Amino acid sequence: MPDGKKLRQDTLFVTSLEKGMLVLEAFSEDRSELGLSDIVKVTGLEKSAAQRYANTLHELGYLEKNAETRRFKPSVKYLEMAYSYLWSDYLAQLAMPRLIDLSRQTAQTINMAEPIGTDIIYVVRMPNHRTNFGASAVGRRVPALVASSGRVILSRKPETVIRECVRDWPITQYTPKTTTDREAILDNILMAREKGYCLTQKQVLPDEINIAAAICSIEGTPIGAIHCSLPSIRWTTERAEAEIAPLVVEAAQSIVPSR
Amino acid sequence: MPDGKKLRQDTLFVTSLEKGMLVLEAFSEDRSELGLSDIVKVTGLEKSAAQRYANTLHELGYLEKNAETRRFKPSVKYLEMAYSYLWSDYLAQLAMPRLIDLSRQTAQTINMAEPIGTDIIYVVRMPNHRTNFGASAVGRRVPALVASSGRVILSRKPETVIRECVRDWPITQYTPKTTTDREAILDNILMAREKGYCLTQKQVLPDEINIAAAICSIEGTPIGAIHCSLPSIRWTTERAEAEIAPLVVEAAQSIVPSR
DNA sequence: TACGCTGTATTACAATATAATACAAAGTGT
DNA sequence: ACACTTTGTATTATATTGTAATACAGCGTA
Repeated sequence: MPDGKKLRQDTLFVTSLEKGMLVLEAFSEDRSELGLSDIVKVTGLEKSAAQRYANTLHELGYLEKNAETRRFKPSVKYLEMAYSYLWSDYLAQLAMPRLIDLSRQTAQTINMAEPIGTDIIYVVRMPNHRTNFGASAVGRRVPALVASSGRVILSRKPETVIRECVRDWPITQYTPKTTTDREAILDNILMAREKGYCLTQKQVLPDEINIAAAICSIEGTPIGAIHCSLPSIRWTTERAEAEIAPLVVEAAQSIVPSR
Repeated sequence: MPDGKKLRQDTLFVTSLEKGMLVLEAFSEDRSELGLSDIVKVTGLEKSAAQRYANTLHELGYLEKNAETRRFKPSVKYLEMAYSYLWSDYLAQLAMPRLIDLSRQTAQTINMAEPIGTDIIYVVRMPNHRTNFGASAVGRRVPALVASSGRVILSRKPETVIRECVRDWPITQYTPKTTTDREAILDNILMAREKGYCLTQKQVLPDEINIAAAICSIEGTPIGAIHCSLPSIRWTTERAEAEIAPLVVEAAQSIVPSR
């Protein structure tokens, strides 16, 4: 019985658009260039459907087509969408000046993240030391339980909620040192709850120390986080906590969204 | 006679997808939150069409809907697309480490732009002083003739091409000081051609000096530009040319795409 | 209280996307 | 150089799907 979904997917739901978006989404970090048959595999569409949708997106300027290899890849229109988004993100606009200041003060890598389901997504990135490319690109998603930003956001929620999330939310192992022990993660979050910032090491990248602090609404709901990445070659956790943490916390607290 | 367009928009072109993308694109810098009737106005779609497409995009997670105001706005999915794009942009990946270095060396705002039609688009942004929000958001498009990056990219093309573009391409007046005199722009570009970098003042933002240098492929085709923004309160053009220009040029030249 | 405006819901109809298929072109391995 | 597989392109008859029209509801305005 195809119910639940099908019911609301009636006349108000345009399935053609869904398929088109499926093709748009087929391109990602590890799938940056796809041929028609790749699109078929990734999306699960029929060959002829994939053909029509890819073709349409190409004509609309969303996909570039290499005439030789006949493979598609995202066009710069993908980036323009980010620009549109950012103007609709009140928090990003509010935070930007503070992030710039913090970046200058610390001379270190500063990021701002927002929660999205069980992940966090990086909305602003200001790299200050060489790192993995993914770590300096906007729009990256990382499981909240792995990222210091995710953890510090959680730390501001009721303890029962924290325990639920730590129990149920997904974890991806990014480095050999990524913590998969949920008890340890819970401890780290509860520690963050006390200290007002979250300290992690080598969770997403092998050689980084991260310090994150939550941005909260007037009511105290966590709605984002600032985090600072330090190369662990040159920093100890002690120095990080002494020198960087207060600045990150201060910056985060200075951002108080009024809506 | 509806020809040209209609001809190729045959069975390979899915018009429903086009309409959907029209709704996606309806949101922008100055249109960050739209109600259904706004969407109708912006896209030119029928009311019921706008309804169905907006609804579909909402269900797919691209548009958020404020339950009270019933207005839509872009979701964070717009940002995720940027991430997908960046991984497909070889130049961005290649340039990133050099941009980070340059940002540290100069302690100033560094950007990377790529040409797109008659515009340039900012692909990487590393703000180092407080500025207009739009100036620190990725994905912004600016007419090539106005931006120092656009001009320096042009400066590396054959002179006949330069003259054509300077004559025909659009200009947007961003500040009272934005040059609309095409002769002056041509001079500036030819100057850039000699010096190897382009210097502009107050073209896009009222209080900024910009210095840009082109990134070229092995064959010498300009494919992008690095540009440095300086607050004109604290910088003179002389100092900028003496201290900053050489670094920007060096960084740009050190980036040589092998494909 | 009546009126315009905006968003929601439903329907009968035909325009549009569809799947199948055939062909061409480019890789792949022997 | 060969047959063979894989991948992309083009075409068509069919019905599935999007369509426009319309009616209704909710909200703010006069």
